Amino acid sequence: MADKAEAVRRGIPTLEEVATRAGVSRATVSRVVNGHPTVRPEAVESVNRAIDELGYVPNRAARSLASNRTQAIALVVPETAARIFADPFFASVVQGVATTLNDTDYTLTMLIGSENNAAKTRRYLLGGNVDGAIVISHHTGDHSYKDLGQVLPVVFGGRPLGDSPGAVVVDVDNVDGASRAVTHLIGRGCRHIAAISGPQDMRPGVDRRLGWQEALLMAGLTPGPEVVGDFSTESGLAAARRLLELDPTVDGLFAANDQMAMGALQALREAGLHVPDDVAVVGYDDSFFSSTIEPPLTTMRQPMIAMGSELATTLVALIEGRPVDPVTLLRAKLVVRASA
Amino acid sequence: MADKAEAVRRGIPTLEEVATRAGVSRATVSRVVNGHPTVRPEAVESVNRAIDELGYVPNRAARSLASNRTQAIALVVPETAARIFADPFFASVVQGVATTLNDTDYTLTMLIGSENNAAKTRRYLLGGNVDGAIVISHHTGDHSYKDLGQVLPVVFGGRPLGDSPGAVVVDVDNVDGASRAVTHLIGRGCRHIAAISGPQDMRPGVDRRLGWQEALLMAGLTPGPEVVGDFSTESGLAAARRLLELDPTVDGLFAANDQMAMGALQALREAGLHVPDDVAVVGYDDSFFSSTIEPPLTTMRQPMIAMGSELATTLVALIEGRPVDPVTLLRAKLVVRASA
DNA sequence: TTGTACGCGTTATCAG
DNA sequence: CTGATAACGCGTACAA
Repeated sequence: MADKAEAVRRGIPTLEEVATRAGVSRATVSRVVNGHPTVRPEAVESVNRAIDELGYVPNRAARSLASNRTQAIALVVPETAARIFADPFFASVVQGVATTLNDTDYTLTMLIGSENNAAKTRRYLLGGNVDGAIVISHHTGDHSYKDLGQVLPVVFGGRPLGDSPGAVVVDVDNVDGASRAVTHLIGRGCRHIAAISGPQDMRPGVDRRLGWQEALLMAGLTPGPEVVGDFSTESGLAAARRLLELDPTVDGLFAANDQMAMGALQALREAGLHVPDDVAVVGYDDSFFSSTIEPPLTTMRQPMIAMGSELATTLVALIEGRPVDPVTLLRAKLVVRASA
Repeated sequence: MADKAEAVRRGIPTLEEVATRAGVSRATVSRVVNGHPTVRPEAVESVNRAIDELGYVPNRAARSLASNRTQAIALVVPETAARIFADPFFASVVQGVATTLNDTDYTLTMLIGSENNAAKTRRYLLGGNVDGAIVISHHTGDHSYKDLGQVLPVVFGGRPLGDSPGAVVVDVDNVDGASRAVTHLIGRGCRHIAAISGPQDMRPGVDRRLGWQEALLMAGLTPGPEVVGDFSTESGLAAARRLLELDPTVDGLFAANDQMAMGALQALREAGLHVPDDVAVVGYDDSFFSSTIEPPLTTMRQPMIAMGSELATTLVALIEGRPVDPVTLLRAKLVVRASA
């Protein structure tokens, strides 16, 4: 106890000091520390004791220099998401990555990839400062770092629209999620199910639209009217009004995100329609306001922490040369509240 | 252009290669790289050109090993806040720290200080892996890392209740914030201002209570009734009911956080009282739901990004031996909405 | 199974 | 102002 405290106070001992204390060579200590198998048990014992008594901690820099590995991985967050953390999306992913990495020997260094330092970021990544990188790109098809994967182990969070050749990706399954959302509507008895889709130049936009169609198809129903919005509340409001004009018999509505669903709720209220009795509504994302609006919104929640976790384990596997799925898709979770 | 790309492809060149190409010694290159003043201009020129042509990037590990500095700082987030990032508080602080550090030569490594790895975290911090650390502790008086400051440059985000000797701290000024919130109520014409306080074993709890009293005192008003809650919505609901019993003439209400304010809103509604006409309500924190509830809540917004930023610059100053204020207090911002 | 010796890329000391 | 050269702490062929 006292010894250890003392050791710390004096500064971290070196591998060499451990060696002399254990009565072996530095090489042997190194072997023990790195779990090399070919060491006599007694030696292992003696070394470990010395390590304990001295409070030895390997010097990261020296180790990195000698082994040419860093035991560090970078989390790159494109500035496009400056508001990043305001967005629970990113916040949760970061949390997932951080906690998962905490159980490994890897260290997490955060990089905000802003305009003025994009080059700096690249240099950092390529400069041998990390063993690999996680790049999370929001809905936007940001591919500033697309080519990075050829030089450094990289795992991407979220897929851009165009398929990236040979890139390792972890993403949420928007097709499946939307499909299940709509299936919930069907299960509720809805037969005329309309959609407010998202922009068709973003992956989630097209995928969720696909899911809507897919579910309807599988149930043998014909898709109701569809209007494309831009993920904003206003567009949702406008879209819902238009939808009601197009087909007054609509009894179910799938909105590609909660913002638009919220707008739609207002339109339905204006039209004197009751939710969910006249029209059932389901959104997507489980945004922060979704549980507090009237009526509370049924929606799909994205497994963001799990995504972070998956990103981390996948990257570590990649770095360590273990086989890795090129694409991992995560399932969203249906959250049933009052609107459907 | 092509040279540079080629250089990258071949792997990062070493300082030595730059030296031979520039026709000087490694020592000189090192001096130039580190902005050492005593180098002949022509030499500087020549070295810089070589660096540029070769696409040289200093090796972090080697530099760290030789200089005994890491150019890295740790951000320690106690697991107590496992939900951490769900909490916009932490998310924004992290963002502030990350972006600010991005403009320096320091790297940010994130540590989640969980139970099972508290020792590991300490070892990491003490093991010479970072030049300094930022420890953010939420409302809770977590002082697991209180003593760290004596061994390593550390800046704390948020003050524990008991004063920490010699610790460098950045915090929000809750007394001032609460005072200004109440002053807003007074300015609105309220004369019987009650309070729903937070737990008195947390710093924000006592400080906000203090601010409430202070503002009243300065305005020559006598404090209305007070009930202590636990920062939950339910406690706010109960507290407000009790308050109304204690003094039906209350025309202003200060809640120590938005959760409790939200509960209070419900109690007032039940009592048939109109907000803000009968009773004006102001909360604290500007929680995510505060703008969407009915009526939208007037509240104090904490400058969390600024706090992160301040934490970063303070730590860097500390590390580099520049003078530093032991305590930095940040002002909250009054956000006026419909409730007051 | 263990030890020797060299190298990793920089910084820093000290002559020159 | 500049150039040798010795650390820095560790990994690892190679030899024993």
